[in-house]
Amino acid sequence: MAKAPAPIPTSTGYWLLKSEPDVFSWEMLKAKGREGEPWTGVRNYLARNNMKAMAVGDLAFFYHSNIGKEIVGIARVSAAAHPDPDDDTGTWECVDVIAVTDMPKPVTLLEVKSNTKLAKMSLVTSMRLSVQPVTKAEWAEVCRMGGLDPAALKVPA
DNA sequence: GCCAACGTTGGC
DNA sequence: GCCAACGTTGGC
Repeated sequence: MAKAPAPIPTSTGYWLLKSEPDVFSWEMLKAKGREGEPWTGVRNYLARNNMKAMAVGDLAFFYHSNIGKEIVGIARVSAAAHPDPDDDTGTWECVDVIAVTDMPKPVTLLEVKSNTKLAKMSLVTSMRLSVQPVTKAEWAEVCRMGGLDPAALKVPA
């Protein structure tokens, strides 16, 4: 007996990716278009484990550290974790990501820290973690702050 | 440029 | 397996 039709794949996980914009910026990811970019260079076990927990279609905030210190866009996971080509040891992995949309209004670290609803967000509590999980409630709140309706986010196939 | 936070390394 | 030393990150 067939079960109910499988739901249309949708984002099950929300994340935040940090990048120093003078090394790899949101503009550079956008320039990659549908080709996307392997998120290489993560050398932290917790960050790696977060990447291993990502599914294709998951969405991630793109945060600029050091310069800007703001969430500037939304990316989508286009390939699940696979070995980091820059790593010889077989220890480290990366996912591939594609730019989805700009934040109409970038959400600054200051704004995140000032919002009591986001007090438990990893960006506040685990500042140095480069790949962070984001809860659905946090996702919705940051989208709202950035001028995006999360329900209206169209994730390209 | 400073420094706090925190992950990693290595001696024991 | 503990813990001090050290290196790196990243806000300020």
